[in-house]
Amino acid sequence: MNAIAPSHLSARSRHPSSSIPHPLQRLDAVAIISSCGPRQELCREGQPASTIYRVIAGAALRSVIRPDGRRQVVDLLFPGDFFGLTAGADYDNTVESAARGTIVAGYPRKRAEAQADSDPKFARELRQIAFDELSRLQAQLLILGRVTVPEKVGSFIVAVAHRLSPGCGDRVTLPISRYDIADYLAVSAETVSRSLSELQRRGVIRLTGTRVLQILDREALEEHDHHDWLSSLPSRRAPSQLPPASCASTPSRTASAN
Amino acid sequence: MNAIAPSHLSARSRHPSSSIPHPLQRLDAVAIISSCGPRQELCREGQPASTIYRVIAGAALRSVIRPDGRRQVVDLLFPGDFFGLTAGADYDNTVESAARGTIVAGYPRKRAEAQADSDPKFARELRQIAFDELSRLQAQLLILGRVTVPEKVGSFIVAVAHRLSPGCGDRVTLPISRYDIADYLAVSAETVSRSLSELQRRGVIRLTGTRVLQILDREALEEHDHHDWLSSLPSRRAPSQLPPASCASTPSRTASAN
DNA sequence: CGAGTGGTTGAAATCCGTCAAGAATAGTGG
DNA sequence: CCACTATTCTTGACGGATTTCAACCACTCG
Repeated sequence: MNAIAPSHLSARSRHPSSSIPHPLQRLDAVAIISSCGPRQELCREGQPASTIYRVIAGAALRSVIRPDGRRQVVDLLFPGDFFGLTAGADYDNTVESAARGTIVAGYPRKRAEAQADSDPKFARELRQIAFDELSRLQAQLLILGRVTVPEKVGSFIVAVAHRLSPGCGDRVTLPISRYDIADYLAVSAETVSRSLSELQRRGVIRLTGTRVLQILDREALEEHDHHDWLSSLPSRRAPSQLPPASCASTPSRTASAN
Repeated sequence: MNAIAPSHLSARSRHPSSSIPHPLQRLDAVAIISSCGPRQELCREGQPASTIYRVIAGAALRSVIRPDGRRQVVDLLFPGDFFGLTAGADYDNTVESAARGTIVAGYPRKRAEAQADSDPKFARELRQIAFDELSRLQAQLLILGRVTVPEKVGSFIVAVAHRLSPGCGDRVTLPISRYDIADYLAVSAETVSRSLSELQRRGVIRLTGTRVLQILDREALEEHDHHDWLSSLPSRRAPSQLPPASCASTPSRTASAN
């Protein structure tokens, strides 16, 4: 049952640790707080998913290993993010801590699901956790969809800044290594490094430390790659306007595929 | 309320259309079936998300338009897939039909959420819909994470084959155009075309029609890109074995970040 | 039959991954 | 506290892959 109980984790306690509100707060009393080292496995693919985790401090990576040995980071988990909530009985991916001083809280899944069945509000909170994950995955899809690597790195920086210090501040501290960033962006670590240097050379960011940087031109980071796109001509790639009003209110042909 | 009621859709009826079981079946009685033309907008980003949709036939694309005019397809929707279930009050993305003869069912969101609050089983089904979408998004992340375009196209073909005709069959009918595939894989349409040709030249697939192909070597499609990866040496990129047992059962240092 | 969409293929420039070496940082032990 | 070492990070050079621009076919629809 508790087969995957994090026997390899430690510093367990039952102190609710954080006082900020969060979806599974009602279960804080039974939460298990674990503090873990730099590159520690928090849950492994294929093992029974008996625990839902929430990151309290630090950062964690959800990743898969490809048959060719390449690692792909599927989700980047910061304080407040949940992981381990799956549809099936087992974990889909491996999650490992990416930073020192990473702390997670573990909630018993059975308890959560039982609570959801009796408490509609709690059920909505559980749904919210899934929505949050959808949001993160979609954000990453948009990053991976960018064309050049400097663009990817730029969007990544903006995303991290937004998630770590919402709204305020130009200063960003990257919580993971270049290699982790590379596996997250599906590019090589060297190119990540080069892109950071190039962004600095362009005056878009300023590297004040290996993992600390300052955003100088947020506009340029988020958007274009210094291409001028004054050409707003609706290329066939961007059918912003779909077939205008032609078939808008008229009955579209009843599918020929019926 | 029904502000986004698909006035531009048509052929509405209240016949439950399909008899196969699905999560929102309990609401089939109030479902609105719509049949739509080739490139018709089903819901638009920013509009109030008052309807949850299910694809009955055909295919649909959930996409965003980048500031540079490029379109990115975020989700590919086949029969059985739901869309429009959001966390917030408005739709996050635009969804358009990608094939002729696409049919969708619309379920009132308010009804669904109300039902979920009073029926735990229904709440689980709603959660399942979110999990399914998570599953699709993650699958796409893995495709986008592949290195070469032939690999991306190969995984795409396998994924489509798996979703359209589970298990059986070598024959696949691509339900969307090359341009849609390109925007889904975040590559140029020309390269998609070239990759298909190359895969055929390699004897991995056989194009029997512009959108119909036959899988000849499923193994090669899913896996490597004819690179020999007999080198199973655990490069630093693939820490399959994390710090072995060193800190496995011993208390990891209590985070210095406390 | 002509127009338009969708699809394929070619050639050139660019971008990125790989290999390789060097620099900086952090962690360890004395 | 310092030196030592391993890791992480940066930069260079080269070859291959992809994008872009362009032209050319196939098919469908009116």
